[in-house]
Amino acid sequence: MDFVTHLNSNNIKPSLQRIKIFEYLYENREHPTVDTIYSDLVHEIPTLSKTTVYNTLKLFIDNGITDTVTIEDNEVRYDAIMEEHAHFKCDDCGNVFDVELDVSALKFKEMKSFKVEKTNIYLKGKCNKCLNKIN
Amino acid sequence: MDFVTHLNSNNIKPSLQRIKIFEYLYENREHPTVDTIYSDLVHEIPTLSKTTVYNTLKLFIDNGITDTVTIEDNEVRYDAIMEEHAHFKCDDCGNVFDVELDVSALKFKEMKSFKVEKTNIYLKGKCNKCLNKIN
DNA sequence: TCTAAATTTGTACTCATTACAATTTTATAA
DNA sequence: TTATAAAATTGTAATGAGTACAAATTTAGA
Repeated sequence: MDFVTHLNSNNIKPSLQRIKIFEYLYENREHPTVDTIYSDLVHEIPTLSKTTVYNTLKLFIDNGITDTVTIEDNEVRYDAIMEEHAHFKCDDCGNVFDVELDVSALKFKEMKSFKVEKTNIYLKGKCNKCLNKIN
Repeated sequence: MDFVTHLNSNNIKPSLQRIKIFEYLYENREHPTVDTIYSDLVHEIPTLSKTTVYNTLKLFIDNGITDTVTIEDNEVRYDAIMEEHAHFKCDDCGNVFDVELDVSALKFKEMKSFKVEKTNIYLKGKCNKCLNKIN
């Protein structure tokens, strides 16, 4: 994945901050929050401001190269993987995992009254690691 | 639906505030926010405090008679219908509708690594009313 | 090199939610 | 019924994520 090209082809001028933030999202698939992104990247870009992280993520979302993931009320997470997939959050460790799924299999009744443009599926429960952990 | 009995059988002492808030949730199926609940009920219970609405909803959730609905990052909505169903939010009018669905039809790959306890499905798009509206 | 536009940054602000202490209500026992 | 303790409600203050906005910096083009 060439990040500069990817940004350019989505009408986003590839500044250092934008490249680094997108790269971070793409490499760190655990759906980080703004705080995580900021805390990790400020070491690489010491002048980085949290406002820039917010601005940049908003820009990414508006231009369709990032999505928000809101499983929990109180935390917004970000995801650079735009292919259709679901998310699983473990109640125990709090990690969020990607889950492949076949949305077309979803059978809705009365769906004729709506034009669905986007489907978000959030699963919660326990991941294997936490299930096998001795408490 | 006898609200007092329902609260009692879920270990919630049925105070006036609790009865009214649950009744409101059960009758108003548009998944209201805390503000809507408060604004509407304060006319009936003039001493009502917003803190009580928050406390009471938390109590309902902890005792399993209410769920949160978080389609959008910035608004938490509440739902007293605990039967499995999905939610559809219209981008245009902002209304949230219940959608019946058959979750068992969902085919996940690699699901063996997780123990799923809860499935939330959020749809977005345009409702029929907004689609047919002349702009 | 100069100038204008775009981007980044820091600070101040807003607003939903929570913490907490005071008040009020409810339940229990003398 | 009255006294007392426990539970519930309330109001105010505090927290913290996100946004507005203006200043500073960087970039691009003439």
